[in-house]
Amino acid sequence: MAGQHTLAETEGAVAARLGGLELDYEAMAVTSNLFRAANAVRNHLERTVLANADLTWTAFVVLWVAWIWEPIETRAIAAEGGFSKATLSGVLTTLEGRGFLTRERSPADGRLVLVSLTPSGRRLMKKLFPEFNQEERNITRHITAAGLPQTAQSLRDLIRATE
Amino acid sequence: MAGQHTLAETEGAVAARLGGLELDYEAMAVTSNLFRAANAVRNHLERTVLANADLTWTAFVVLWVAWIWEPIETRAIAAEGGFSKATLSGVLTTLEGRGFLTRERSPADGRLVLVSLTPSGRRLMKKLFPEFNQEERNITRHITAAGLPQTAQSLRDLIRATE
DNA sequence: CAATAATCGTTCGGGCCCGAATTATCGCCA
DNA sequence: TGGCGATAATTCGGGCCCGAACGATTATTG
Repeated sequence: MAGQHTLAETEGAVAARLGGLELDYEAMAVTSNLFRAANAVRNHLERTVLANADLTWTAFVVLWVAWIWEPIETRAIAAEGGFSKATLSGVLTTLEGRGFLTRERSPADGRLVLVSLTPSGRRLMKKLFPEFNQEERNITRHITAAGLPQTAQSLRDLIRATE
Repeated sequence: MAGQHTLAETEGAVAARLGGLELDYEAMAVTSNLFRAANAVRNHLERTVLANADLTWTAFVVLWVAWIWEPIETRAIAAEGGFSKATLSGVLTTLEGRGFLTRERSPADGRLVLVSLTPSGRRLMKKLFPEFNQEERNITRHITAAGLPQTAQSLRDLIRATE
């Protein structure tokens, strides 16, 4: 949200709307930057690395999780990726239709569905993931070496705070 | 993406798939945590503060930006909020239909559209934003005081790195 | 001063996204 | 062993999300 305007300008404008109300501007800055950063990084990766493979961000995450942990239960993919099972169902159908993965009912528990990558899916990830990671490195190298672990830790704190 | 499993487990599994390939695990951890954190915070706020007003995250951001800077051009809202103009058009139609804001063509430049809040929209934000900010404070207070400015700075670095 | 380029917001098509409802299966236990 | 609550994945409806195409307006330029 703090995009075109500086933080000070925004603070001033907010204060003008809310008068003397007590606000936590530091908390505002963190959540605001959190979303702008996540959006910016996502859009950047979708437009560079993922565009070549015609994959959305979520489709890539699903493939990645399944690739690392296959065979994996769908509920585990949803939990690992951070989206709902309803969302996952649609994405799985898309990726299954493109021949990147397969669904099969678990022999041990008929309620569960196990996801595995096809050879085509594994080939794709083996080629794509190194490119993806290289771009991650390009982006994160602008954080100072000292700030990097602190940043990762703060993000984990945020995740834990919402559980 | 590093949800159920520890970072070490994930690293081991990735190494098993990619053999001796050089990967930047620290960069992986940052982007992974960035998305999990953004998703978690967004879902949390949507389910708590925003659910009472029946607002989505994006709708709230649009209202907030318009509230602070009204009258504001639609392109500025999109830039400030970090989403496309196509997305914004739909959200504006939704919010206009609920009577929270109005669109009017700019007298100075017939291509532009100016957005302003209605009295109903201003009432809503005046009530909602303090609650929202209180919840932001609840979430971010789990970051150590020392880590907070560093985190905000790192996030800004990430945003800048993708421009 | 007309043709042309640039810029704006909207629309369109396809895909993601969630909560709620639905269907199928499992585990428990009387 | 049959019923019943718990748990799985899916479907459904409504809304967000983007790039590309489009029509309208403004700016540029020969």
